[in-house]
Formats: sequence, structure tokens, C-alpha cells
Amino acid sequence: MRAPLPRLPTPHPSRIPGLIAHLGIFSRLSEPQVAELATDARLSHLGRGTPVLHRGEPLPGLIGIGYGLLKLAARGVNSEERVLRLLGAGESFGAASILLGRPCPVDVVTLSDTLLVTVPTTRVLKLVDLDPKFAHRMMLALAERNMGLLSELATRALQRGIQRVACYLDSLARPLDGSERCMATLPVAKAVIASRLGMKKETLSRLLHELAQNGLIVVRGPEVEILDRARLAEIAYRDPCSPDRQAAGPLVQGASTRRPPSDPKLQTLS
Amino acid sequence: MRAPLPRLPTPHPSRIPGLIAHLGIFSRLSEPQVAELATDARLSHLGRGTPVLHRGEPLPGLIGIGYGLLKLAARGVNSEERVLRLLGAGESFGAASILLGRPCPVDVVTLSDTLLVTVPTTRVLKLVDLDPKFAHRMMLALAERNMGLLSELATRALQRGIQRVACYLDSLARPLDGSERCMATLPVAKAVIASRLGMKKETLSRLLHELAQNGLIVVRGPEVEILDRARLAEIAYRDPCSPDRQAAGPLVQGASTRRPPSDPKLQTLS
DNA sequence: CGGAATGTTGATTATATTCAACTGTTGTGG
DNA sequence: CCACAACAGTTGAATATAATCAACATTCCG
Repeated sequence: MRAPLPRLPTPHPSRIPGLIAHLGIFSRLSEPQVAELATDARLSHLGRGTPVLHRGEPLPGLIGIGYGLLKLAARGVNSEERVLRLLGAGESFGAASILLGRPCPVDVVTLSDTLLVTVPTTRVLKLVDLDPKFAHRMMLALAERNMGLLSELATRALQRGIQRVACYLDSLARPLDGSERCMATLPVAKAVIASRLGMKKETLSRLLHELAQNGLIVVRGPEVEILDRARLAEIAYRDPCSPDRQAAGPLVQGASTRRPPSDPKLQTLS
Repeated sequence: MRAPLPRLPTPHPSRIPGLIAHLGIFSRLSEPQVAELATDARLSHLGRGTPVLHRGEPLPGLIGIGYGLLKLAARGVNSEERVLRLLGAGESFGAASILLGRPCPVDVVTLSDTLLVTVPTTRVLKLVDLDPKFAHRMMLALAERNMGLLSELATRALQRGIQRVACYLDSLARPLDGSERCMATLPVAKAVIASRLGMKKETLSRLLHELAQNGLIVVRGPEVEILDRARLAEIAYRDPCSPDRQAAGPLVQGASTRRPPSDPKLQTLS
């Protein structure tokens, strides 16, 4: 936390409809529908590290991101926190809570300069009631999050730290001009990513080091060069109990050859 | 797994509408609506330990439980599995998957003699399209599961094993005539409960023993007598890093006094 | 430059898993 | 009814995995 909490100048409100229309959850709405959502909507331009909501507070509405980054985190009784989700531009949160009239279940904090749009609860509920197509899309969005949360739980339960790291890097990989190599840029501080992956920053540091020592990646600050994506994916999806293929160092031990039936990849910023 | 997979005699199909109407998700439907859902629906009476679906298989429809118990579990590449959810009579699963047209994301197995009703996907989708009220309830049900999954993730991330055990016992506690004491009956085998709580059966055994040694509970097979519910809840919700209140043995170490802001209790059979 | 935030590294400790042996329970068939 | 096999649960020792604590290095910014 930081002391002064700078509330930055807010952009021109006339941009609200455009921002709303670019949120995934409000895409495909008609222009008048967007306009109606926009009548009440508020913009907030927040500096990095600003708390947006605390757990237990009432949600003013559905909150979308124009630009910037948010983290949603659960907090223990003292101060330990676990990042549950990272959100970027075009994404939103709070749908489930406002539909049920529940308070915010997580702490929400900006991770960079961020522009938020808040569409008041009543407008969203009205839209759900009046537009069956919107209600349907909302239902599908909730179902999608459901599947995502489920796979998150499964990932946590079944994968070791190093597998989650490998998985995450694989999900960030962008092809580089050179055929084999890829790049991955860590979108936020390593401590945040560590928390998102269910570990401490020290552990993440060690695991990245271990991957580097084995020639899979090269770490330069937030830029990670992926030298051997195939082998990285193999680690990510390997059965940690299967026998060694080649004694290749201290890198876990197993090396099964098949991918798992489903796709437990961590999503970028999800 | 067991070899013969007895497919037990199925009850009279005339009971299908009654069973459907008793499922939470289909409550409040009109009689003709239930009748229409029932036209295609199939009953299956399965013996204990019968696999219902494997991960990746297509879902025939929404599956509800007339009586019995199901476990939904994620499976690693080899054979290690983690129980994600336990379902009892009146509950159902598969809603999110069939809405999105996705295959079953988990392994489903009966834990006792169980009667299942399968309502075909097309009937459910049709109902969603034709009855806005049902669509709305479905949306709320998905939102509710969302919150549940989120709190599950938070629980896993922030609570120690012994806290999850204490929490679970607290959630099972039924008042006993004697004022202070309560009873909790473990609904399924300890190994299954352990997996549901994110640990191995050996660990659960040791943690129960530890609670017993400290005079909080008495374990007699699946029956757990809760001697001091207040202290149990204190363990469940305590900050594991706060200083000791009284050096009371090997039971974690902390003893903060307040409950957490929200309610991270594990639900019975959820 | 100085200072805060961020990241790394080593030593130690906490928590839970694994493996193995053993006990108790339950249901079944002789 | 008993013997037996399959299952369920317990316990101990060794091990794996990650957290914690502390010191230090690096980067980012004003």
C-alpha cells in the first residue's frame, strides 16, 4: 500500500459508450443499449497500486477495464494475500456478485495506471431482464468462468510449482522470427505472478533459475526467452511420477511423453 | 475400481417427473415444463463405485441425483486424482458444460447406490430459450457456483490442512442435546474426504488425531463428536502466524481471536 | 545520487507426501 | 459360523516441496 492514493484526472466522459462497447461482456449490444448503460456509468482513472475495492464492500456495479491492469486477490486474516486473477483491458469483473446482490468477494487493486468504467448494478439487471440475448450471453460468460475456475482448481491440485511455471510461460509464449525460439514477457511484477501461480516470489525465482539451468529458458528481467518450447511443454504436462527419460539434472524427475486429455493451461492474465 | 460394474434394476420410469421436479435447478417449473423435460429423460440406477463419465466424454445432458452420492474428480496423467466436489440428492451437474457444448471436464463416479436422471441437452437448451424465468434462475445458479468455486480457491490458497479439517467438521456439526457438544458424521470414506480437502488420507488421519489429542473432538469411525465447537472454529479461522495464546501443544501455533470478514466455510457435500 | 521497490540467494523450517507395515472392519462364500 | 479376501484406516520413518527468514544485489525513479 502507498500513502497518498493519487486520483488522476479522468478522461472525457463522452468516451464512455466507446469504452463500454469494447468490453467483452457488452459486445454486440445495440447502440441505444450501450447509450443507456452509459447514462449512469462512471469513469475512474486510478494510479498504480490504488485499492479499488476491499472484500466485503458493496459493488457499485459491473466494473470494466478501459486500459491498465487489475489484480483480484484473497486476503488472509493478517496480511498474506493470494492473487486469484489478473485482468487487462476489455475484461470486467463483478457480474456474479451483482447478479446475486453479494458484496465484493475479493480485494481489487490496480497494478498500473488504469481506467475503469463502472456500470451501475441496476442498469445491468435491467438489461438482463429486457434483452434475452444479453441474458444468454451473460449466462454463457458465467458458464465459461465456471469452467475456468474449475480448471484452476484442478491445476492447483495436480500440478507442482515447476509445472505451473512452465505452463504459464508456455501460455505467454509469442513466436520469435527465429523458428524454434519464443519470447514471453511477464506482464506484472514477479511477486504478483508468483502469487498468481500459488507460490512465493523466492520460489518462483528458484524455479525460473532451474528452468534456465536446464537450458529451457533465458531470463532477462521481465523478458523470458524460451529456447525449447517443446521441452517446456513436456515439463508442464508431464506426469511427475513417471520414470526418467534421461537423467537431465535436478529438474523434477519424470518425463512422460503424452499431453493430458484436457487443456489445463494457465491463461494469460486470467 | 471394481470388476463387474453391476447395472442395477432401474425404478419405474413414471417417477421421472417427480425426480426432475425435486432437483434444485428445476424447482419452480410448471408441470407441463417438467413433463416436457421428462419425455427424453433417462434414469440410471448405479451401484457404488460405478464410473458415470470420464473427463473428455460428451455430456448426454444435465445430470441430477435422485438419491445417492457422486464425486467429481480431476485426474492427473497417471492415476492420482483429486476430488473437486461431492454431490448428493437433489443436486445436479453439467449445466456449464452443456450450455457451452463442452465435454465433461471431470471424472464422475458414484460413491454409493445412486439414482441419476439425465435430462438431454437439447431439452435444457430449449427451456433456457423459451422460459426467461428459467434462464434467469440458471444464470443465478451459475453465478452461485462461481462464488463457491472462488471461495474454494481462496480456501485452498490461504488455509492450512488443519484449518480446512476444522472448517469442514464445523460445517458438518449438528447440535447434540447436550448443550456444548455436537456431532458430525463423515458422509463418505475418509480417503475421499481427505482428497476433497486437498490432502492424503494419511494426513487427514494425523490431523484428526491432533485435534483429538487437544480435546477438541473424539473420533469413532465416521462419527466425530465435537467437544468444543468454539475452539474448533477458532482454529478454522485463525491467523496461523499470530502469537500463541497458550502453549497448548503441537496444534499449529497461533490463536487470533476474530473470525475473518467473509465466510470461507467448506460446505457439506459441495 | 539516494532511496524505495524489486529480485536473488542461502540456510533453515514447516507442511504434507510417499512408502511400508500393520490393524481393524466388512462382506462373502465355503 | 468361520475363514478369508478386499477394503478402510492408522502409524512411523524418510522424503519432497515450498515457506520463511535474512542478507544481499539490482532496477527503477525522483
